[in-house]
Amino acid sequence: MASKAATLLDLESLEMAAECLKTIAHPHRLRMIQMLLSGEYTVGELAEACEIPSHMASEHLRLMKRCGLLQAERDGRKTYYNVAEPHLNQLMNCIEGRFGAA
Amino acid sequence: MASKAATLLDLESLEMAAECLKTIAHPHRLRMIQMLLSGEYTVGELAEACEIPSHMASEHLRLMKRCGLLQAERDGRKTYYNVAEPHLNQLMNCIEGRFGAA
DNA sequence: TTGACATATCGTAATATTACGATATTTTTA
DNA sequence: TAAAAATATCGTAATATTACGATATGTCAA
Repeated sequence: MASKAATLLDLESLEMAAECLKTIAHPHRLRMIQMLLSGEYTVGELAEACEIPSHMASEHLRLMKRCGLLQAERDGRKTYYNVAEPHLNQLMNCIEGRFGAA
Repeated sequence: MASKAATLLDLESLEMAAECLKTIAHPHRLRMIQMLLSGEYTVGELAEACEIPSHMASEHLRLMKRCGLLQAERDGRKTYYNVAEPHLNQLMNCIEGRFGAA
C-alpha cells in the first residue's frame, strides 16, 4: 500500500481515463472482458457468447486492443485474445459489486 | 468478504453497467466526481474547476444524477451536489491507480 | 416589483459511435 | 492451386453524444 494520495488527476490523464472507460462501456465488450479475465478465448468463442457475428466481435476486440486493454496472439487461423491491462480485474470487481445480483 | 463469485453478469446488468460507465467516461465528469468524493460542491464551483460555463456543468451533473451517481440539494439559489453511489469511490481508486502519476 | 445571481432546460449543429453487409487477408486442408 | 475456415477491414447509414447560444426558472436583496 503506497500513497493513497487524494491528488486530483490532471486533465490529460482524465482524458485518457475517459477514453478507456468509453471503450469498456459497452455490454458486449464488458461480457468479453469478463470472460477473458478467466482465460484466453478466440474471436469466434467470444462472438458466440455475445450472440453477435464474429466480424463484429473482431471489431470490438480491435478497439480494446488499441487502447491497451487486451492483447492478441495468433495460432493458426485462430486468434486468441487475453487481458493485457491488470487493472481490468479490479475494475470488473467494482462493476460486479455494483451490478451483480450477489 | 462475501462470495467472490466468478459468475458472469447477465446481459441486462451489463447494459446497465455500460450505461453507467458511459456516463462516467468524460474528462469533466471524472473531474467533478473526483472533487465530489471529498465533499459537496456547487454547480458554479465545479464549472470553474473544469473551466466550462456553468450551464454545461449543470447538464453534466444532471446526467450523473439521472443514473443515480450523484444527488443534489438546493440551498437558496445554489445547488450542492454530492455523491450518491458509494461504489464511485472504489471505482475512482481503480482509475487513479491506473492513470495517476503516483 | 425590479434587477441580479445561480442553476436548469431547449434547440440544434458538429462530431462520434454503432451495426452490418461486402470484401479482403491469412492459414489449413484437400 | 483451390476451397474452406477464421479473422480482419472497409464503407456507410442509423443513431447517440457533445457543445453551446438562447432562454427559462427559482431565489435573494433592494
